[in-house]
Amino acid sequence: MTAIKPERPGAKAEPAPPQAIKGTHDILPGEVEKWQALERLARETFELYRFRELRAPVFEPTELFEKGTGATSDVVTKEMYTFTDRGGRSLTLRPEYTPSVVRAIIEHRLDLEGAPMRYYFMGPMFRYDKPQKGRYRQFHQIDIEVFGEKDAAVDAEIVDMAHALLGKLGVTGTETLVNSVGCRACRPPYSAALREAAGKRLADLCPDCRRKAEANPLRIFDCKIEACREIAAAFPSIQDFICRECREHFGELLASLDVLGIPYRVEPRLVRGLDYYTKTTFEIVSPALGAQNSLLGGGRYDDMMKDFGGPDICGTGFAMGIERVLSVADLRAPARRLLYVAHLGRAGREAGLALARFFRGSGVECLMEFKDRGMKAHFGRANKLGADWVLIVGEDEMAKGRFGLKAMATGRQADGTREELLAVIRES
RNA sequence: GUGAGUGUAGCUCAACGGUUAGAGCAUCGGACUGUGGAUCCGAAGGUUGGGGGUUCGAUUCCCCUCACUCACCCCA
Repeated sequence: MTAIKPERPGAKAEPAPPQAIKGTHDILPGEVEKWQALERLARETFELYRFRELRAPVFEPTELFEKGTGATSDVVTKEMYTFTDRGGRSLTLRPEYTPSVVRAIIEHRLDLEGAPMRYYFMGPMFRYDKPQKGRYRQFHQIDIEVFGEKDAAVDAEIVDMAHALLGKLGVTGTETLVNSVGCRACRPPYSAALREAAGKRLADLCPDCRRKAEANPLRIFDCKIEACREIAAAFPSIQDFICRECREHFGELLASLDVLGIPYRVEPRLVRGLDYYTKTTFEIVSPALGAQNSLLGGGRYDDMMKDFGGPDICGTGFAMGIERVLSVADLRAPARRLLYVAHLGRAGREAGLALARFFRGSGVECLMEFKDRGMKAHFGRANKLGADWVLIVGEDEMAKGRFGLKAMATGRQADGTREELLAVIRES
């Protein structure tokens, strides 16, 4: 229910409570710990490869994506959140991250700094799609990009880095697909050959593919209709059309993957949906996922920076879908230990306040709730919260200056000053 | 954008077209006023997603709409 209920005579019209926008989700405590663990492992992994974080704004000029992502891509033509700001500028919530990084490099002339141009980022992306499993309107990506490395070995290295991270996340059973989509020199002849092949089987293709045959025959390979797949399987392979340079590059990619011991499948039908890819494309899929089975996808884009009017520097990278990876990851929340403060009476409450601060200052996670409770209720509450210890602060304790500390798991109770009890906690 | 399925309490689910829409878990209170998990008792919680229609009567049947889920498509 999104609308306000209509006024009815005699009826009290109440506004519907607010709700999250379709395709967006709250990440609540209990779930967010997995996100934090993933983010931590991703940083650790990428920095081992000498990547550094680069944070760009959530919105950019619309033109950035029209030029970068590609004016004919589905993403740009029908999935962007575009709006006009008060200054009359057309802005777009980023649907992907790569154009932002390229923009930032040009803007800050990072290519002149001499530092390795290896960047990572994690954050929300926005696409106006119909939500389903593994597909959301605000979703989150981990994005990595490398610039200025022409060698195919770096393409293999980032695939290796992706595997390193997936391994730490406990993701198993993935498959790595690789392909070369050629460059600007070899792609037009291939498209022409595809168009010709498709033309001969036009009657057997689905209506959608018939349309694609003219518009962009590469996209026929994306069709999931079995009949089209079988027909497309007999189409010419890009491998037969790529130029010598692209062929050598692809050969080096496969050789480097072999060196790194990464199993892969050459998938000539693998065509990434963004317009800018050249040479290497790859995807890591998980059969455990469903229709949206792609965990991450990426490839090389040697022309984007030049096309933006920047230096002629090549790029390669990938984007990983955090929601998708988490749905197949095996992550455990880190163990936490909690001290619950059971206070009795007004004086106990005040003393508890100071004691809680003392323990927190010593690095102990400590919870004090201010509602008046009886001792039994305090213990019930502590038990429910899974507290490891209960600190007892009542009149008896304050008179002695020594407090009770009960270990919930063992039931053992110690008695001592706050420093003594801190030592007990640290020892256990 | 296309198609299919599902919407009942915070959660998981009941209720042949027929009394006041129920249960388990969770929540709150009590038994129990300085020591947890258990048990028992009780309370609160619902315009049955919303709107319209059929009917003496609709949670139930029909239509519209919204949301969720899945698939197509696209992609992360």
